[in-house]
Amino acid sequence: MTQKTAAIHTLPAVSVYAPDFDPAAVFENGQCFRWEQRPDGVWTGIAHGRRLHLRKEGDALLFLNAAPNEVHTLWRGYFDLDRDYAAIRAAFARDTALARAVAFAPGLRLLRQDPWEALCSFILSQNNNIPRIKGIIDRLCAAFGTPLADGGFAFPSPQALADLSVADLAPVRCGFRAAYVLDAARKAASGEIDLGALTDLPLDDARAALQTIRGVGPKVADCALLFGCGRLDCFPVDVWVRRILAAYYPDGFPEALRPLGGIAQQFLFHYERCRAARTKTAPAGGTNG
DNA sequence: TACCAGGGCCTTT
DNA sequence: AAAGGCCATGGT
Repeated sequence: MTQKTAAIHTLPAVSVYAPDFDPAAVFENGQCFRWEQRPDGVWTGIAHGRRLHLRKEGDALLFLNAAPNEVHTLWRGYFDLDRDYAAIRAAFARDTALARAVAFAPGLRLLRQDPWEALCSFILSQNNNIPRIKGIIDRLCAAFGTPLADGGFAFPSPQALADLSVADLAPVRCGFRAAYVLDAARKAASGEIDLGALTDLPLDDARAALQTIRGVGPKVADCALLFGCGRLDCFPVDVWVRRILAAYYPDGFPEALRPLGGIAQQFLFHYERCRAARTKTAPAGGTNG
């Protein structure tokens, strides 16, 4: 038990060439809730039941505590490292608003998260703010997730939650969302909804299946499909995206970009939120770019 | 179609 | 220190 930190330092880092991977943009754009940067600059998080330590060094992404085999079988997919983001950015660059958003954070990427974790996380996100969502998910994992060797916890499976009551979730302090999470867990655990099948189902069928879950409407369903099932044509519309669409796309989002609409939405969402944070204390101007 | 549902972060006073 | 706005919404 005293070897847990030693193991991190004795594993040789696995280096992957990923010039267009910006950890801050990837982890802090609201698509995931279990990653954080330590004071020493290392990014750490838990996904697929594994704890990962990560650092960007120049054009290299350094996996600090993962065996090469794990990097290629698990993390390569999770971080979407095989997708040609240069081509995607080039396609987006022809659109005025998207060009700005891409220039602002060219290293942004979509994670390919676990379907259940994505669904559950975005149920918990509704009418909620990101710092609190993170706290709720931390408490949910600590209470019902499988413990990891380093003291962290895996995201609890649907089976781990399905037989619980709303009262059991009280320590999680997720409010009215508790009943929604439990309904989702029961439908996933029973097989009433096959989360694995959502990746290949016709989009409307996948949406309809998810929206039979209490507390899952169009926005949460599209988040689950985009972030958890790799459905890149899903375009979750929340209050921010609604503002973006009204401001930059009064005639609608370009049809040609719809197949990658989910990635586009992510660039726009990230840019707009960061811009709002910057201009909050400086209301003057705002039209530079 | 409004309004309501936990709760807490964050900004403003 | 206290108050109030604001949440990556959906149900009624």
